[in-house]
Amino acid sequence: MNASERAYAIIRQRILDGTFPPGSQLREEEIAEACGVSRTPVRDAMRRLETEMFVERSDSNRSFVTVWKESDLEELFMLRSVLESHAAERAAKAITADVVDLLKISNNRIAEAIAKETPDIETFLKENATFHELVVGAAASERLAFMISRLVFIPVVYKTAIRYDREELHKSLSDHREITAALEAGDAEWAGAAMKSHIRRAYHAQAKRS
Amino acid sequence: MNASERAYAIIRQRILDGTFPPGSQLREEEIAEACGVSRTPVRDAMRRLETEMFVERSDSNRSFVTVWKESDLEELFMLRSVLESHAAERAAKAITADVVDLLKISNNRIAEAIAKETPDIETFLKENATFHELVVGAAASERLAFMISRLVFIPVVYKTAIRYDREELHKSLSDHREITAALEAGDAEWAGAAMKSHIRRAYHAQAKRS
DNA sequence: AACCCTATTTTTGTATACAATACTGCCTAC
DNA sequence: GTAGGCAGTATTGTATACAAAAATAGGGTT
Repeated sequence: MNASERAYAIIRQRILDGTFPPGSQLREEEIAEACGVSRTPVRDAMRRLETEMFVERSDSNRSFVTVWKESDLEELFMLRSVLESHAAERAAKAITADVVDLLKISNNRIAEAIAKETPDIETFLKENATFHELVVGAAASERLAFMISRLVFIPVVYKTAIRYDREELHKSLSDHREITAALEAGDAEWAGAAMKSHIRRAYHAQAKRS
Repeated sequence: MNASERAYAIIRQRILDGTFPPGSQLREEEIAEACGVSRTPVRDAMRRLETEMFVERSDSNRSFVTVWKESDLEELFMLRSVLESHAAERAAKAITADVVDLLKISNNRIAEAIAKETPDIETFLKENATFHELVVGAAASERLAFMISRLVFIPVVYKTAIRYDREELHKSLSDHREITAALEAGDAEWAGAAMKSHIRRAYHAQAKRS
C-alpha cells in the first residue's frame, strides 16, 4: 500500500469514527505527520475525499470535513431511490437465475441474523450491502453502479451508535423478499417500485433516529 | 489563474479538440512542459479529469484519454434521462413564474435561431444549455444538478463537426415547449415524461450521426 | 521462432524547499 | 469604538530532486 492510499484510508477512517468531526479543518501538514507521510500524498488523498464528498474546500482552498444537514440527507436518499429503483428495473430485465439464488441466500442469512434474541446487526448490515450490490450488479451499468456506490456510503458517517429496532429489521427483510420476487418474475415496474419504497423507508427510519 | 487550473484547462481543451485523441497516453512530464508548469499541478489536474471521466488510469497508474464506446454513450444518455426527468418532476412542483418566463424567452430565441435560412447552431446550443440548466436549477437539488452536469459534458467529445438537420432542431424546440407547458401547469408526471422523451430523442439523433 | 530473464529506460510516487496566498491580531486614525 | 491597514503567522501552491515501480529492449536458451 502506497503513501497516498494510506493517507486516504486514515483520514477517511478518522472522519467516520469522529476523530475529525464534521466542520473541522483538515490541515495538510498536520495530517501528513499523523500519517507519517509527506504533504504530497496527503493532498492526493484529500482530492479523492473531496470527490467522494467527505471533504469540502472553502473558497480560499482550505479543507473541511463536510457537514451534512438534514436536508442534505434527504437529497441523498432521494437520489438513491431514483438511481437504485432504476437499477432494479434494469435488473429485472437482465437478471439470471444464479443471481436470484444468491439474493435468496442473502435473504435467508438476514432472516437468521435477525431471528436471534439479540439480532446480529453486523451480519444484517453485511448481507444488506450484499443484496443491494447484487441488484445493482445485475443492472449491468458500470456507471450507474459507480454513482450509487458513492451515494450509499455517505450517511454512514452518522450511523455510529444506532439502535435498530426489531420491527424495522423485519420490514427491511420483507422488502428484500418482495424485490427478489419482482426480479424473479422479471417485472421491471414492480421491482422499481418495491426498491423505491424500500429506500424511502430506510430514509425515514434513519431520520427518526437522528 | 493558478498552475493547476491552467493545466486542467489546457488538457481538457486538447482532449476535446482531438489533440489528445481517445486512448492516447498522457505523460505527466510531457504535459507539464506543454503547459509550462511542473508535474505537481499537472497531477492535480489529471486527478480532476479522472473524476470527470475525461481520463482513465490503467492498473499500473498510467493515464489515458477515455475511450467511449457506443454502449457507454447509451449508458450516459440513459443516466441523463433518469436524472433529468426526475429533475423535471421536482421542478414542476417548485418552479416559479419568473423561471417559466425565462424558459419561454429561451424557447423564443431558439425559434429565431433555427428559423434563419442557415440555422444559427451556436445560439441553438447555448440556449439549449440554458434551458436545461434552468430546469435543473428549478429542481433545487445541488447534488442532482452536480451529477447531471457531469454527465452532460462528456459526449461533447464526439460532437466535433456534427451536421444538425432542420427537422431535428424543430423537434427539439417543440420538446422544449412541451416541457415548459408541463412545468407551467405544475404537472410533475407530464414534465418528467416529456423530459425523458426529449433526451432519448437526442440520444438517437446523436447515435445516427456517429 | 518462442520464451524467459535481466539491464536499461521511461514513467509515476514521494519528500522537501521555497513561493504565494490567506488568515490573525494589533495598531492607528477618525 | 470601529474601520482600515499593516505586520507576522499559518496554510496552501509549485518546483525540483530523488526513489520506486513499470515498461521496454536485447540477449541467451530451448
